[in-house]
Amino acid sequence: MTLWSQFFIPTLKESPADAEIASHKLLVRAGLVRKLSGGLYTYLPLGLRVMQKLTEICRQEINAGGGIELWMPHVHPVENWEQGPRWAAAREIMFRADSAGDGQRAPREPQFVLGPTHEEIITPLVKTEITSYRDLPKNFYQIATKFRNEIRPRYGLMRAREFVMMDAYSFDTNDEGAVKSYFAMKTAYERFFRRIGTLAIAVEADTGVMGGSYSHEFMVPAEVGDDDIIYCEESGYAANREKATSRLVPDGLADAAPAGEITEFATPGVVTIAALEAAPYGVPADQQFKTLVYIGDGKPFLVILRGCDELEEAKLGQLGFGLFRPATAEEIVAVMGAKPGSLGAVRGTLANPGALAGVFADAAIRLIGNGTTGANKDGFHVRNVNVARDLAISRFGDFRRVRAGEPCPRSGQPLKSRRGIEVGHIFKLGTKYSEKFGAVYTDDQKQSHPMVMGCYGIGISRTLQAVIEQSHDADGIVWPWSVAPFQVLICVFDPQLAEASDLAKRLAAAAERAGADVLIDDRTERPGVKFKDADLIGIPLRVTIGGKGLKEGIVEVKARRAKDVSKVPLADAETHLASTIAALAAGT
RNA sequence: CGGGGUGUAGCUUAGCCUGGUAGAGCGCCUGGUUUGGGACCAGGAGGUCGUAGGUUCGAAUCCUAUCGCCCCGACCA
Repeated sequence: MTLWSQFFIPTLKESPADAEIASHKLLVRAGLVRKLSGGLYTYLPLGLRVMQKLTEICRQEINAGGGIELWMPHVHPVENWEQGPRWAAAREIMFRADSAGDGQRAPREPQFVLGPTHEEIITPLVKTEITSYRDLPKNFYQIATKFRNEIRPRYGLMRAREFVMMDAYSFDTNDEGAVKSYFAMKTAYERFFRRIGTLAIAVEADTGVMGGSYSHEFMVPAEVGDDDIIYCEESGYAANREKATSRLVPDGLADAAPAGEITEFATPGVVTIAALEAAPYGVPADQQFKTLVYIGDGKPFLVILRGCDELEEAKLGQLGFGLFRPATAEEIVAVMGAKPGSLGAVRGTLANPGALAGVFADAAIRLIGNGTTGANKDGFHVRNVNVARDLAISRFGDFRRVRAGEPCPRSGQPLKSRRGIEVGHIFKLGTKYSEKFGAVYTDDQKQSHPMVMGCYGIGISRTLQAVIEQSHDADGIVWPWSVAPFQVLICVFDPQLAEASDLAKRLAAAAERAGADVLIDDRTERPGVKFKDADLIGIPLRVTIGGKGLKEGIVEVKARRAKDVSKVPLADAETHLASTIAALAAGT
């Protein structure tokens, strides 16, 4: 049992000025963390206890899912990253660490970086240690600090520069095994989030800079989340908006027949979709072809969308470019011969088709059939443009951003959308890293093959905050039993009375025998202060020992979640406490 | 990195527009009265007003630069 007066729980009456969202305010007010600098936090004793509980539950479930725990360095030789497949993209977020004394010399490439994740470390390790199919599959993990120089740290622990993550890496002999490892981890994640009493739903996700073939994100639904989840209750479909699709284009849609000859018409000063919709032109946005210019690995390419649709930039990842970005106005003029607003992809109007790395069309433009687009000549557009006949399309794909209300790809019912916090992610990586690092094994036919990998992450510190975001009220945090820093709080109003403090110790011992972590509020504070602090730090079960109750021969027992207080006769207090603890522990 | 905001005591802040030498609440220390939902009284400590320049007789206040922090965008667990 821990005595509050001997512990350290610096609670605040007022919210810190730099906190915006409820969970961030409560993290600070309840004395869980303190900020050192943007995205850098000290975990105070109470916050650390929650981290330790989350870590232990995570460890148990990953172990149960086949994970083998190890510990890797946080300082990485830069060579590992240079050798890996994503140095160009990843270096932006990495902290550099130079050798001692190098600060005085001329700037140059760093010799070390602080690890943002560990594919580049684990894969070379496995390469040297595992060479036979007999030693596979393996799934290694650690629960450790990660460093990412986030451009914009946000919302306390939600997006921090230094944070705690469980990261796991699976190695299999073939695709089938990798899928098995993947789903074993998915199951472990589901068990983890259930055990910590937090709703996190698995959604289909974009693979981003990690690469790989497919992935799921675990999302805690919350208004303050950074991600949009597109979902359908009917079919159970759920995806990150970056990845989500809809059945907007019916299967087997026939190409529209040409409606007439292409006709150029003057549109002086018209450079937006909206301007072309307006009088005197009156072309609805869903009848316009929008042409965007991007630069992929140095070469320009075009993306064609309906005028009413928006590009979902993450979906360009499927095109296979290492790096891509929107073209600048100057680059657009150079390649297209016209300024943005008058662009199109009609054959014959393209100034320099050979310079393009491709013309990628969103499938939804087939719904237009015949429409209007820019003439690649400032101040002119063309109408009667037929998708099949006239556009220089090299490939169709899904590039548009899905909106709520569109038909679900599975059920056809309207899709819904909500915000979520990404607390976990699982990737099926394939052989991207194993090939790069030469992590190969020999099979029973003496043949050599690259290992098939998966990688998996749970943001432990972010989860800590997501739990609070999901479980709080106007008075403070409402901890789920399994992750509460303490599970029972014994509030003693007159700690100087031997009768009261002896009773507190006796009940605390009983609660501990029942398996609970106990905090005794033995401070010489007024009752109001103690009640407010109790609600703020959110301990699931509160036992109050006060003069009023002692006269009646009772103690008061109240669950943080509940409104009502039960008065328990002293004689029954220990058994009542034990059974209540058992019920709460089973409930989570 | 682009856009917007902000920096005054440990915390929350007033004062800034219209320059005249910094005020409150909480917290802290001392004493007293209180004691079931953030008590009250009396006394006290604590601030180079983010930093550096400039304007001025005089700068928290006006100007310039710079740094930190917060919010919106691109990125992520």
